[in-house]
Order: sequence, then C-alpha cells, then structure tokens
Amino acid sequence: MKLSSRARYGLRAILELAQEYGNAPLQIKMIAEREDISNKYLEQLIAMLKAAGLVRSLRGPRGGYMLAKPPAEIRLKEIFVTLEGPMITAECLEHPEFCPRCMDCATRDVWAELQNAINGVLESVTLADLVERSLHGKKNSNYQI
Amino acid sequence: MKLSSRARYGLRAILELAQEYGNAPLQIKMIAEREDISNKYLEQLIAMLKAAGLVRSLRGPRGGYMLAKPPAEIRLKEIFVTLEGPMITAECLEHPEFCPRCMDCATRDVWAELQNAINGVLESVTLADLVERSLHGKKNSNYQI
DNA sequence: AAAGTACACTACTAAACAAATAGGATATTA
DNA sequence: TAATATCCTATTTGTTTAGTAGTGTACTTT
Repeated sequence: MKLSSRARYGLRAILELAQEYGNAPLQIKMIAEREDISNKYLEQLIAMLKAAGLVRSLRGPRGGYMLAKPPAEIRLKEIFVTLEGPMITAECLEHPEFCPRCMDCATRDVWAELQNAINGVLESVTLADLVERSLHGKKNSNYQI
Repeated sequence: MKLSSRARYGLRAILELAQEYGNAPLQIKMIAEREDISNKYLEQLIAMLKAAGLVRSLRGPRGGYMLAKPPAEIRLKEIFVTLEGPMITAECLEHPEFCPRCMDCATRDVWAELQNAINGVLESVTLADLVERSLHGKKNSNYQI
C-alpha cells in the first residue's frame, strides 16, 4: 500500500499555494521548480485540484494559481480524494449488496475500521495546519517509528 | 486508495483457516468454494502466506493448509504486509536522504501520521479477534459512516 | 505398488493504472 | 501585437493487478 506520486506531489503543490494565500498568484513554473516536479505533470495535477474547486486560476502574463478558499477551510481529505480517488478500502463497504457474505463477514469490519482511521487523520488536518507547522519548524511533528 | 484483491481474498482465506484451527487441514478447493475465489489464484495467495510463515501445509490426500501458529498470535499487520507489501505511504519516511526537502517538509508528517493510524488498526487486531467476532454475529462491529 | 489427491512451481497474458511527455490552442496583459 | 501562462488532449512507457494454464512432486490410501 503505497501513496501515489499524484497525492505526494499534489499535496506539496497545494501547500505552496496555501503559503502564498492572499498574495499574487503562483505560477506552475515556480511551483514545479521549488518542488522539483515535472512542469507538465504538475499542470495536470493542479488541473484536477481546480476541477475540484480547491484552486482557481488566472490566465495570461502575471497569471497563475491560487487557493479558491482560505487554507483553514481545506481539509486534506478533499485534496487526497481529488488526487487519489475515493478512499475505499473495500467495495462492499459502500455497496453491501455487492457481496452475498457481507452480513457475517468479519473482514468487512476490519476494512471499515481502517477506512475510519485514515479518514480520521485526513479530516482532522487542514492546509492552515500545515502552513503553521512549516512556519514553526516542525515542532508539532509527531512522526515516530 | 483501494485495497488489492490479494489482501481482501487473502484475509478471508486465512480467516477460514483460523476458524478451523486445531482441526484437520483445510484444502484450497474448500476455501475457494466457500469464499468464491478462483482456485488457482487462491493457491498463489496462500503460497505467499506460507512463505511468510503464517500458514503450513500437508501434501497428498487429506492434506491441505492450516495456520502455523495460534490465531491469537497472528496480527492482521503480518497478513497485510505479506500480501500487500510493506505499508509505506511515502518513500521519504524510511529513507529521509531520498528527498532533500525532508527536513522542513510538512507533508511528510502527514504521511507519517497516516501510516501510524493504519498500522495502529492492523496491529491491534489478531485473527483470534476476528474469529470471535464472527462467532458473536458481528456484535462487536464498529462500522460507521 | 499403484492410483489418486492435493500442494508446488513456473510461466504467461490481458487489462488497468501510473507517471510522465508532447504539442498546440486559448486567454490576458503590457 | 508580442509575450506569457493557463488549458486541453493525445501518446507513451513501464509496472502492477488479477488472473489462467500446465506440469511437477509428495503423500496417503487401498
């Protein structure tokens, strides 16, 4: 179970936009350079974010991209789902009729728990949180092995 | 982010074995039939579980598969990692040198939190738990939208 | 010892997905 | 109108998924 580069790149890119919130639009070229991502590939990722209504754009010279709403109003869940597709560990969670064994299937519960755990994390963090964490030099980091 | 059918099928298969723990070995054919999984495909999945030391086998007539250790000693994490590969949300979590930005990358923390959340679930549940849940008709279910 | 059973092993394949790359069209500003 | 930056669509390359197929090998029962 690995994260796609779409999600990794995409989150980094939109975080750049969040950090620039309120200022002039940021160009693809800039983001691609800062984050070391292919220009053209990033273009597609941001297009997805735009289609999802998380980002808006300005064309022409001095154009670029910016967040469509304040960083505090964008949860990582939205970004993740946009780039990675809906977070479904098992089909039968959404469509119980899909599997005739659903009624007494203990494995189904596990996938549900897993899904809840993941959603819990992604729904609890907003872009504003990440911006703040960056500013404070990762003091809030809770990474551990 | 979807679960592979390897993980879904595999967990269901090994749960069958767990329910039969202490009894005669269970044949692929039986499991495949009960769980409605392709015979040959299941064979490969169980081979992975065997290579990981979670399952052992008996050849010849009346042979089959059985758990290599008591259900209470097998955590879902082991099963999951065996079938799905190591649970790594981002490469830089294990190899910080992989990415020059790691030091001040707020997104990295998110992936770490996510990974911890997933591991937390998978490490807290054993096959014995699942067997018990099945017996009690899912009373312990904590599935929710 | 023979026959049958069930695992063991390896190779192959079709389809889907990931991760880009490429090229031109369109809108905006200076 | 020239330069700039987004917009849109197609193509490519490689990997993974989810199987299928066929043969080999060990074991048990009769």
